[in-house]
Amino acid sequence: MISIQPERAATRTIVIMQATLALAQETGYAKLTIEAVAARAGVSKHTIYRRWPSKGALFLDSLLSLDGPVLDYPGTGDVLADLRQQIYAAVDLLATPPYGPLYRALVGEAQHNPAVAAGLNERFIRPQTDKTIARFKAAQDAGQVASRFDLDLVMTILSGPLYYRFLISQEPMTRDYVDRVLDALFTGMSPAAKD
Amino acid sequence: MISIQPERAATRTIVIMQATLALAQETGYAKLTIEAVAARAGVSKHTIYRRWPSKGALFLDSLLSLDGPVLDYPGTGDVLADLRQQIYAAVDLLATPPYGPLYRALVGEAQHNPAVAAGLNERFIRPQTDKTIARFKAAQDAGQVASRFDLDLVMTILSGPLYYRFLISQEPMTRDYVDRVLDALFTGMSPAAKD
DNA sequence: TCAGAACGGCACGGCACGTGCCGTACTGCG
DNA sequence: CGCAGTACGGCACGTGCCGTGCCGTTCTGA
Repeated sequence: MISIQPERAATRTIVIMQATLALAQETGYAKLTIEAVAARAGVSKHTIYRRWPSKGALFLDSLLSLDGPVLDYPGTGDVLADLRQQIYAAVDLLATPPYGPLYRALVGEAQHNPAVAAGLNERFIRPQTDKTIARFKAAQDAGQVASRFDLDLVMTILSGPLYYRFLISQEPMTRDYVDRVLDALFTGMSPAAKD
Repeated sequence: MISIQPERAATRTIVIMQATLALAQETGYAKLTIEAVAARAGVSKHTIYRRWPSKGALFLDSLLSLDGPVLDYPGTGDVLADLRQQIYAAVDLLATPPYGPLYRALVGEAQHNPAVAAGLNERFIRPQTDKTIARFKAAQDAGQVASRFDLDLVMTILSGPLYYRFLISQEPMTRDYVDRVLDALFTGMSPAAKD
């Protein structure tokens, strides 16, 4: 169904998502209600339910409507340097309120709501994964990464430790931590010949 | 406050936790209600609220009252073999209904409820981490792991990729995946001399 | 046998859910 | 310019669950 008043509708959609993010910051996602979003946005509940089937879907759209710029790889020619800068940017973003708590809530919601999990993967995780794999493929061709390294595992092995700290141990995300993880991953666990 | 009727109270506590797990399997954690647990357990709501401050706390206790045995390292003398067996056990457990969905829900709840996050860490993650670090320390002393490898990162780097797959991409947890991750981690990403 | 704690039953006010109805404001077409 | 058609706001409703209060009952150990 195509809207006949596209600008008007689009404006309202944006206002609603902004209200959602504002309230999520103030009260936390868990206490967020559609009623409160409607009131803050100056909109009736119908207008929200007409656009999103659930609180989770609304929140997913609201949060993904933010980012965009920060996530591309610089082109220094050195994988490790590129990688480090990219992960620095991600970690800095998560450390900048209110992104950390909001993203944490989104991932939490994805554990209960399969539609949110699917949307998160398709619209954020997958594109990010594709970029990372492409960058590693180039690095492999340039001899900067072991040729036998399984590219399908890149995202898991690189991001996994970050998500673990972010979601499980819930300790602060620092650049120092990024450095230590990268160092460990590139070196590997096996006793080196030079040891 | 120490209960005067310990056995009676303990019995009811167990019945409530069993009802919680049963209902969580049937309806999913998101739709779980205290009222339904009370009804299933044949107990009044007071009796539940007297023991747990929130649905999350109840669920945490219920789930952690299950495990126990599966989680220790075998003593084969080879770190990699020990590790593989231990992670196999964890992955098998998550693949056995209803553990996967229940644990996923618990971690999801931990993203919204700091008390649940703290309890999960103290009572499950931290002990598990200590065991893993101890096993790696022994391996390091035996020269099976690089001496310069940062032991504080062991849990993050080993478990991170597993949690990433479990929570983010939400693909099946298989032994093959475990093998590939372990292989990559021990080898490292740097181009090997033998390449 | 008795005191005291824990309990079940019942009820309550409060809140947010999701939906229905109706009158109104807006837009593009004839 | 007037007329669809659509999206909207306001209001209201029934429902489900929340967390708590009261009161009478059951169980336990001294």
